[in-house]
Amino acid sequence: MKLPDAFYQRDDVLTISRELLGKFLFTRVNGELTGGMIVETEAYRGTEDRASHAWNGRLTNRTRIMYEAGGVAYVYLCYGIHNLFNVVTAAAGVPHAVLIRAIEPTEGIDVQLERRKMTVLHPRITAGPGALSRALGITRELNGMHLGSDSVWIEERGMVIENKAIVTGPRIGVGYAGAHALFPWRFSIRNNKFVSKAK
DNA sequence: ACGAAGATTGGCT
DNA sequence: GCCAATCTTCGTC
Repeated sequence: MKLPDAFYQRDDVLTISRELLGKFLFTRVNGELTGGMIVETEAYRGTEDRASHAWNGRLTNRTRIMYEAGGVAYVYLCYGIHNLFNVVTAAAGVPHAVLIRAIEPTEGIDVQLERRKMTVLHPRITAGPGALSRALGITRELNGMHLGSDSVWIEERGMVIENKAIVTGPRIGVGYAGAHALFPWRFSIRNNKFVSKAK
């Protein structure tokens, strides 16, 4: 079943980031159903986090969506090429968010292969935030969409991820954040082949 | 109005 | 391992 808004609207984005592991992300784009199990996430803790787009209370046209009540999508363009998908969390006015960095495909794998221009299934297909967005057809058109909508949603399917099966470590690609880059706010499922590799 | 930098990826050496 | 691709965003002039 789809996660209720109450799941997203809690204040502890680290807990939410951890609990999103083992949940299932789906999209229906152009009538094609695709999705998979979330295996890697990163928490971005609003105004107090130098790595966050909302650091120091930054409120711009792009980050506006982060200040909405939890349970909507924040999709933005990175490096002019990649659409990165985030889950907005916490109460309205608190711009916390979780970046979904990797999934293990389960639904519509043929469509995902086609979108990624691949012929055989390889972890590269959805290992990394830009890659998974491409596989699931996620673009900025989904920005602001409610996560219970018919276009994009997250489901609980009874998957249990033990604490000892979770790896934590520093977030990827946020060197500009100084000391905050070292916070262990990246979460992934131990030994899962679809977790992205840090460069 | 201008320009630097970016929550990345894939191809080439 | 290195580097180009590609274009929006945001700080500064």
